[in-house]
Amino acid sequence: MVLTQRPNPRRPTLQDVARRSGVSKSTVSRVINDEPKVRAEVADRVREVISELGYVPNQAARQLVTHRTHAIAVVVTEPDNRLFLDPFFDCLLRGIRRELAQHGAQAVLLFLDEADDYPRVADYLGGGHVDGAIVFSLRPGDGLHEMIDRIGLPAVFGGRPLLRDGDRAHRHAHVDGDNRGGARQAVQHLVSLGRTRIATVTGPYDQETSAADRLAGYRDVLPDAPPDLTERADYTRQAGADAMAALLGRRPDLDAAFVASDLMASGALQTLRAHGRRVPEDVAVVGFDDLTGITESTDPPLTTIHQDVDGMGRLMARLLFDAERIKAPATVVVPTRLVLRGSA
Amino acid sequence: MVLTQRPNPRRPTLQDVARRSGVSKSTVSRVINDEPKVRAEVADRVREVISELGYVPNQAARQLVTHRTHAIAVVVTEPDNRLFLDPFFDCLLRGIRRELAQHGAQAVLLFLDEADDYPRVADYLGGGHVDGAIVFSLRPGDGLHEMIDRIGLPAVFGGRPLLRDGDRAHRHAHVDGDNRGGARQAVQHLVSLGRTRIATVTGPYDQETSAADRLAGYRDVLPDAPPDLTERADYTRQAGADAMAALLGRRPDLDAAFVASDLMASGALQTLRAHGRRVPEDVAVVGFDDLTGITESTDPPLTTIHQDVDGMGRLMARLLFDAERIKAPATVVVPTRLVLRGSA
DNA sequence: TTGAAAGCGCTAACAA
DNA sequence: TTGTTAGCGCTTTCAA
Repeated sequence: MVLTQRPNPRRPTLQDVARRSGVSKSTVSRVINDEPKVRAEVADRVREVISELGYVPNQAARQLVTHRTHAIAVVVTEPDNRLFLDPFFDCLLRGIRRELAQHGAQAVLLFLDEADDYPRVADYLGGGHVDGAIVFSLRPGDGLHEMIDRIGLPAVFGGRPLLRDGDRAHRHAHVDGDNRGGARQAVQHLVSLGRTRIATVTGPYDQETSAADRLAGYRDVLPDAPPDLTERADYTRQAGADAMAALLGRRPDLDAAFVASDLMASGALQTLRAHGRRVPEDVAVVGFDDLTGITESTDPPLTTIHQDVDGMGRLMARLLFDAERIKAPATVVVPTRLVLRGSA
Repeated sequence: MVLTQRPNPRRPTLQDVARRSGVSKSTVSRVINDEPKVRAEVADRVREVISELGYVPNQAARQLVTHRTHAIAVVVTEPDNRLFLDPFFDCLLRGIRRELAQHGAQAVLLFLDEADDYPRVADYLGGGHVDGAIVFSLRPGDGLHEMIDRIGLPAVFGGRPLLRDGDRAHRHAHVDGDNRGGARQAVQHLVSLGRTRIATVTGPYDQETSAADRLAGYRDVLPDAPPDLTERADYTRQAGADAMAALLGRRPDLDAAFVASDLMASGALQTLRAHGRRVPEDVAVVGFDDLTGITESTDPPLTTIHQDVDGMGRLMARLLFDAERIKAPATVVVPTRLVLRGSA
């Protein structure tokens, strides 16, 4: 790797600052690190020289002795180009960044998409570039858990760990929304409305724990629901519309639906309207996520399950720092609440 | 900054590997760096020990002597929570990441939003955490140009530099789409269709160079266009719809419009329809950006100006590496082309 | 309050 | 082909 533009070949060092201000390296170091025991005049003089010379401490040298970088990696995968278009993630990341900033740590985002990203990202994380990592969307068996274990990097994971035989994911802290509990709230609400033929449109429950958990919540409340009231989709709007069409085809008598994401719910509402069903009179609908920009603009506005996404982000960051926190790594489940709008 | 989870206190070092495999540190170093002059058996033995011990090289130590991190920062601002929802940026970033990966470099994304992010990001960039930077959305006078200059960090900037008095932005490499040329293509196409009352909906030309340049392109072709055929908007869909309504109010006779972004154009098309105008028969419309997902789904499909966004991303990354490249920093303008669909 | 000296873990001459 | 040695630029005892 040869850069076209050469970095500044000779940057001033601590030594340079020391010489120029007539003190020792130690004293300059103390000034830089705001240590108290330096005479004010000396400190001022040193600071003067620092800005004269445009001195910036070499972090590599510093790291070598302190073992601290003040940087935290946020590792994400961006399947199907979707991540960047996902307001959920946008909000989560914002929460993380703000919390990290409060701790004086720089968030650096790394992408883990293609197969050859793995070794590079692993090298990066293992190489001491960061003090810790917040990791999303691990694929089971991708070895990142193990790798992070081995190098002893402090880490917090997003989402319920999808365990496979032999995985030891539970050794790390995990943060997840209460998908199961939220789904229960949604379905219980529909039950309380007197609905008796409650369908569900699920996410890809064989791939994502959130989808599996939301389905589990539905089944918690309705253990005896007939299978033809369940239709699988993939969290997209179009799939939600199609799934609702399939349900209506099989069960024209359905009178409610728990649709496992707002995006799918907006598709489902459209299908219901196209089929002449009134919402909520004929069919009551509850979504999941409470995404601003979707829930208000559907017709009728979508009743849904709210998650404190920003709070989840902050929590993940805090778990990396907060010394009061869990001794043993644990899974933290962030509560949800039902938000009533027009659709149920 | 105190981490809850302590990093592994004692990680194996080069020395450990050397001792255990009965060779010197130099030999281990050579094996790690794939230098040729090591006997095969020795190298194998060393590699064995490395994986036994789970040794990972300490990058700080390495950096300290090589002055290389194999990481490149991508610095962005995310105004109004919008960036993550922008397919344009998504594509650009993907191009950058892929090109960097080919050079064995890790892309790390940094956010520069709130005021207190500046010093932290500056410290990060100046601290030698990265070998170079790709920087977007600088605010004029934010001092980042100067700072990057001072620390001598190789950098490539996105977008045409918005110069203020005393700025020396032109000392750095810039990459930008051909906004002005693309706008000319759009307007010339409308002229060639025989349209004579060609309006334009602009972006926020007082804030963004892309918007200013697209307006300039319109004026290049129509230097005598009356001012009431120009309406300013802010690149959002709603603003595009409103702007078109304003134009129709002032100039019900307009027979064409160059709308400076696809998103605004989709809003404008809606307004035109609401006002009973047929597109393209009554009013021909050309957009800008060629965003998949918008241009095909409008009614009619949108004729627009295409930019090779992925290519721009790759180019920016390449400029950081390619030794054949410009001696003097320069602004590179990436060409656009007209894509004919139904609206003009 | 300040300075001298050792050492963090690695690479890169230079010798062998 | 391998080992020895001298730093890279900083923090951190320990003495003064």
